[in-house]
Amino acid sequence: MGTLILNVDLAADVPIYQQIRDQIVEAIAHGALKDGSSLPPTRTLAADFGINFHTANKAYDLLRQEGLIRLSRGTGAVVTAPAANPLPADWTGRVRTLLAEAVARGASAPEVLEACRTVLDSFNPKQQEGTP
Amino acid sequence: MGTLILNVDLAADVPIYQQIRDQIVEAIAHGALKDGSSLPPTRTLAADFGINFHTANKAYDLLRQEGLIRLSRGTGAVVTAPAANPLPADWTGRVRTLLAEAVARGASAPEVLEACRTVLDSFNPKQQEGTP
Amino acid sequence: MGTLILNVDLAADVPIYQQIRDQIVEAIAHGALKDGSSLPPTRTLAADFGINFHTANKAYDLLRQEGLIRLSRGTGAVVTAPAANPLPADWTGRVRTLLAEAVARGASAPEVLEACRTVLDSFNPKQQEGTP
Amino acid sequence: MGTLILNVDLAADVPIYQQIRDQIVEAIAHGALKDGSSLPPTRTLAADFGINFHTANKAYDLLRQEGLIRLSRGTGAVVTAPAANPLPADWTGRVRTLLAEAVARGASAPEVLEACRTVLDSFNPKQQEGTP
DNA sequence: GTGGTCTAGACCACA
DNA sequence: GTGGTCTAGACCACC
Repeated sequence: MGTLILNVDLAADVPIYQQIRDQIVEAIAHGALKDGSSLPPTRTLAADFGINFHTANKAYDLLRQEGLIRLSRGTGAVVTAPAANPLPADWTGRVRTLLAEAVARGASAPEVLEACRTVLDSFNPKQQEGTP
Repeated sequence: MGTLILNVDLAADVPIYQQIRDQIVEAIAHGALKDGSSLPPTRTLAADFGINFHTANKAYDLLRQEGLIRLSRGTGAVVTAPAANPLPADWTGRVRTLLAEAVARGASAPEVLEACRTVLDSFNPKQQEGTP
Repeated sequence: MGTLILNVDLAADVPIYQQIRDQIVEAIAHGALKDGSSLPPTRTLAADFGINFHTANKAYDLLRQEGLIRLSRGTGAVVTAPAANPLPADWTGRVRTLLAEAVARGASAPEVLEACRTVLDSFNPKQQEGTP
Repeated sequence: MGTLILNVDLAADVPIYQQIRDQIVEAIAHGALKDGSSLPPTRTLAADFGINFHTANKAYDLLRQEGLIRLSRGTGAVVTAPAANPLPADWTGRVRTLLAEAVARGASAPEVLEACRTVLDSFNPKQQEGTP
């Protein structure tokens, strides 16, 4: 528990560094990675997945550019507080494109909204507080 | 009314063929393009935007692969019924990644959900304020 | 005239990609590179200076992140309009550190200011308009 | 009054030893540290900020190489006279790069010069409004 | 033909 | 021991 679980698919059409970036973002959203959490060293991560360390490096650099992690030579990669970061300008546009795809295929608005709600709920770190 | 308005930004970092595909998808979701609507010939479209014919072609081919349009030599590109197309397998995953990005940056779940709702509402073609 | 002149020192302690970035920034400030100007292809530039194309690539990527150039796969690197880009937040801090170094070494404030003025004048693209 | 105030940000992307060096340089420019002023022992400084002793050491060594302080075993680190130090050869070049960055982003020359003037004024320790 | 991605391995800077 | 830089060469995506 608390260990970072990544799943890299080398055959996928989405770049490996993007997959790593995406999953770390999800881990932060999920609460599995909190402010101050350390990420595995790039070379360790690369070795674990049988990829080149430059690829892992690029994923970390992307996250650094987005302000989600902080990189220092001696201390490694550390998650930074998720609070002060505003949404990027094109975020709504990307959401629009993605949701349009569902609607264009015949999904109803409530249906799509429900899917979004389910995804968001899955990020909620509070696991059923009412189970006595 | 009903004319397709595309807006291609050659300076954007998203590929041109993707921009065309995205906007056609949004037009379908919006109702501006309905089942049976004709799309402009690729050569016309390419000429209009000063882009390569192959680029326009690629956008249409993408849409054909997604099952959203039908291409035939004589009749050109025609939008197909949106009801028959199931969501692609990775759609939820892409939504998950996109919403995670917002949450990781500190947005609250209701806030994100509201953004989705606004986007979905903007697709609704029926502004049926007076249908009792 | 109008050709981009770069000067790369492989023995310097400042990274090569930074040298390239700096000189392109100066060329833009100078007016030698204007909005819409094309930059040499990364591989060509790399070959010209006997460096690896990845190093040239990194310089271009830096400039892209700063919003000073635009990269597209087919069309190469193009300078973007210098107008809408706000100064980065830490710019004043960097100026402060640099000017403090001069003052700490005994330079007077007017002396330092004059040096700045000289540098800024050298960027001025208007070359002595009074030579008939 | 006269006590040296340092502000080390371990999260910043600029190296810690550089931050220390920069702030001491600014303190000298400011007049907070004068010729003959003693600097805190590196071990004290390291302990105060919870940083490695070698890191503090490196900052002092940098300043010694620049001729701004003098190190001796018994007396510790002492600021040396600011009048005797010429500007380093690359100083103008660094100013040029930094000011070019502002101009390339659309700032006007007077605007940039004014920023420099403001910074230089902030170094002026004599607010001698009443010395006739 | 352009930039982008990935791999492989060396050496350096920082803590 | 961490991340950063540079090199070298392969293959892919876009126009």
